[in-house]
Amino acid sequence: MSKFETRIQKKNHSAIMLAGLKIFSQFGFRGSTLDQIAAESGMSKPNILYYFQSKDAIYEALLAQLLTDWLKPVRDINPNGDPIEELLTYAKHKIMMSHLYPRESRLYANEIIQGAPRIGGVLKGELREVVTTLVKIINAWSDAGLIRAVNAHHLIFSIWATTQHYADFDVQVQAVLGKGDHFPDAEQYLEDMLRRILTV
Amino acid sequence: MSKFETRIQKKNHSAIMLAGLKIFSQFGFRGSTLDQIAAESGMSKPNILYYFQSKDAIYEALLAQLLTDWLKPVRDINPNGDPIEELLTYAKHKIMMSHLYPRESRLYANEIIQGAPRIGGVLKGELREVVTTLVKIINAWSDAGLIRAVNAHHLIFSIWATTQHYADFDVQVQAVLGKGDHFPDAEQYLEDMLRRILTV
DNA sequence: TAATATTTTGACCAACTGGTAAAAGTAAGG
DNA sequence: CCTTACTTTTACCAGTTGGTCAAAATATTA
Repeated sequence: MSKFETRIQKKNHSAIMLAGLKIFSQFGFRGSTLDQIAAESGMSKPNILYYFQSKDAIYEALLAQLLTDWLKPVRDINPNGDPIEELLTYAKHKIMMSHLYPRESRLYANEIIQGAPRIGGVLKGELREVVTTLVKIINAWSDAGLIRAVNAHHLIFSIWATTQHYADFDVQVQAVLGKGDHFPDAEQYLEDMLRRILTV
Repeated sequence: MSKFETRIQKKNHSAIMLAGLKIFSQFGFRGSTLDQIAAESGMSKPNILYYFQSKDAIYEALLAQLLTDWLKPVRDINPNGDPIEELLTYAKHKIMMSHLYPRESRLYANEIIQGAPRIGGVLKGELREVVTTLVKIINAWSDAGLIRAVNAHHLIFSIWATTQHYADFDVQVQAVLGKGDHFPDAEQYLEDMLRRILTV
């Protein structure tokens, strides 16, 4: 598989990815059609299939890129840093991602809710491995008395759940709070929550 | 619209609802087909359309029932009860629902992620109203010094997010923790989290 | 049991689905 | 300017989709 080089290839490739992200994140894989992606990207359907082998290929390219971006900040957590600040930085990063890239979050949520038929392997492999490492770090911190003793797995899940909620359930948040930017308040609540849980 | 009376009608009606729940919760509205629901319910497609006017009608019946069950426990929160116990009871109820009825949770999640095209009105109406009432109760509690001062809206969101996470992201949880029942641990973590946040 | 009402089915349809083939159009290099 | 390689489109296809219709099968009632 050769890398795309020309400007046209680069432009169209990313145009399709962008359109695919928008459509797939809204309707899920099975609910999305190539015609929608074609319309969204301003290209014809056969032209899209000139750049991607299939509908599947677009979706999988999106998921692959997403997972990379997703796991990096977990790996960046420093075992030798200040525990609460490290976890707070991670949580704030996640909520910022929900703010700036809600569609990526929704794409992932759609895939997971539907049973992760395409990334089950990555979940049981890379994701699990990364989480296991982080759990060990957190447990070492609490063993050293730097944070309270907590169930590290569920701490991580609660960070994921609360941060991604603001992207995935945005419509609900907006319906309850009214239109506007609620991320500053959400971040503040999250910080308060984590400090309370983690402070000895 | 007359109520269904005969045993056959009752049986088939609920068989379709059950099959619809299973299919819609997994694939979302657009990703689900009447053929799938027919196969799942063991009925023929035309027979399904004898009981429900359309695919839409099944989906909407499911959502309507869901929203009723969803809002009731929020309304049941007692302003005169012990604040922390009231909220803890609600949170435990929610996590139990995620445990026993994950498909209902996923059906709802699918609908919300996709922009709530069919229940936007209910969100801005009934749901918002119920939340506003609960927020006032929580604020009264913290004004009375019974719980810490917290952002009530985001407290509610965090309860929703963390509890529903175990239904909606079940595959991910299982991938990380291995197969098994992780709800006892989840509940314990949630209780600890809420007590920490709410205790003065 | 005969007449009636309800339930179920098989055959069908137009619109849409992901995807293909070949030809037409366009860009780049000599 | 002409050749070559790349890009885009038009026309198309077989399978699937939600939904219809009339007839057949079954249940209910008089």
